[in-house]
Amino acid sequence: MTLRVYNTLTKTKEPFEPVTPGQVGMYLCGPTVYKPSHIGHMVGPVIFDAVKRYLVYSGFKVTFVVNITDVDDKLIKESTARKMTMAALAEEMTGDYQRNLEAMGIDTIDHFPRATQCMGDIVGFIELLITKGFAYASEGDVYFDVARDREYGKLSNRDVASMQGEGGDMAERKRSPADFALWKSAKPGEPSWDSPWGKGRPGWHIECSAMSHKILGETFDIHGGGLDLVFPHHENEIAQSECAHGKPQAKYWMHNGLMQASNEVGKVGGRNTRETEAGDQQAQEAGKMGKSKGASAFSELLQRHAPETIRFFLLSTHYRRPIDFSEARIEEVNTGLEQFYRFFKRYERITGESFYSLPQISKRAEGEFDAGSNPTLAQVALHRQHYLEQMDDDFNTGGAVADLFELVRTMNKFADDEKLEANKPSAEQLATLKQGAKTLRELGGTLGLFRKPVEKPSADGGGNSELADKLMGLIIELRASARSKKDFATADRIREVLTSLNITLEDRPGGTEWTVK
RNA sequence: GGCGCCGUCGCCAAGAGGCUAAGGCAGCGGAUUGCAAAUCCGCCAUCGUGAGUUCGACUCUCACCGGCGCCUCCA
Repeated sequence: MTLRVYNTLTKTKEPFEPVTPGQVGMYLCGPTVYKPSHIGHMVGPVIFDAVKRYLVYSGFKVTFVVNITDVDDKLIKESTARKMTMAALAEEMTGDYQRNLEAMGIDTIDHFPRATQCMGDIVGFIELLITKGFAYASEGDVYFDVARDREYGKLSNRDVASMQGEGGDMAERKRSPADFALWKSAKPGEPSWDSPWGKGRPGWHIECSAMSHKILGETFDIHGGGLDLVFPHHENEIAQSECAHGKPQAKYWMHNGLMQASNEVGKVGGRNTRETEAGDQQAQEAGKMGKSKGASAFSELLQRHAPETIRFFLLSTHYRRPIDFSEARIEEVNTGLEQFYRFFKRYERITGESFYSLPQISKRAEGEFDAGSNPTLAQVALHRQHYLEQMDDDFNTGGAVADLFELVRTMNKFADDEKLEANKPSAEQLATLKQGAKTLRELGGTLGLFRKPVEKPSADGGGNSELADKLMGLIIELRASARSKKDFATADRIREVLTSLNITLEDRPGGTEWTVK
């Protein structure tokens, strides 16, 4: 089995072979930190977090870089509007972004370079491009000379001649409308850095070329980002980096699909429409998600849904597909997820040990096991193998998740058939159950799932849980005594009232369990 | 106008030139249960439309219809 990856550059799936055997350098375009993150900002990090986990699991040593773009026209505009410095705004929003990543359990990122902390590298990079004749200074600005790059357009399959380019007030300083800014001269009052061309700031794309080069070198393995970045951002990055170094910037370009508002056009957090006919402009806008509504802060979303649910939601479809965002969908996915949690509890009831105390297998080879003539384990092995095949095929997380469900079903059936909850399980039965659970933990781990118990985001949780435990213990005791006297009217009355309070009772061989919905 | 993506069960969503077209949610029937809940078993699609290529297509080609993205610093 070999890992295959879809490469936007070649538009095909290719066998994955890193530049340096065994080592992988991976760069993901991070956010421009001018507003709080919304769900769309988490798509890439969650996906590439899973990609890294799977690569590590497959035996690679991975360096994962996510940049922070903390200097940009949008930052200037927003900080001016909020009457604060650009640096303070960037600091605030970077904090928000990183808190969200942390909440989502994304702890695989090794470097978070910030554009403002790499100014020397950026300026040096631009100088190199000028020296090599690929860029020119013009009235304090510096532009990339697109005409000099014969390969320009290869990623997005574009023809330079037909390019419209940026218009606006920079037009007359450029040789060609398709040229893009590497350095922008500062207007009075704007934040700026010194450079050979005067005070100014970097253009949009150069920081990624400079920072990826600084940390990962001239040619690294995976460059990721949202599909919307293919043009112009990644096209321009390729132009800058490859003209500067004379070699490929990245071997594989991976692009994830964008989050879209369900039922509506437009994507979360995106700008509104391009110009359309005046006539249907109205209609179009009406169908679009209100920017504010759909793109609500991610931190708010976290108050309604567990991070693992959001992760599962994002990974339950193939990464290159667009995802329709809707909270109803997230809820639906959560219903499916709960099947796993119920199994974890069941596992604990039977073995007396937490599912989460099982060893977390982090290498593929270590997860292999001999099923012998055990039919349940044979099933487990089969699903494990199928899961890995799915993941090997361009990280098909959507297809892989199906095997996770199959795994749970297999183990539930085993527990049912062998009546593990009613009788004392034998050592052999326990071993089988553990192997199944271990495999589930192993495979889920490659997606960053099932790593630790979920904490429910419910508003009323936490606080008086000790009191609740004691009260429920008493109630369940009273109901049990009623049941033992065949007083089902009382027993059912208790359960009905609890149900109306969103508390579910489950009578099991070992006693009654309660859960809050 | 240019470049590209998508249209699979009620909803979401894998997939693939011939093998039973995964899985989740919802629904129906059954086992289990004092009754439930949970779990298990079973049922539930011929793949937007039309034409072509082929021994054979849902999977390839073309056209059409429908939805979407980028071409203006949005992950």
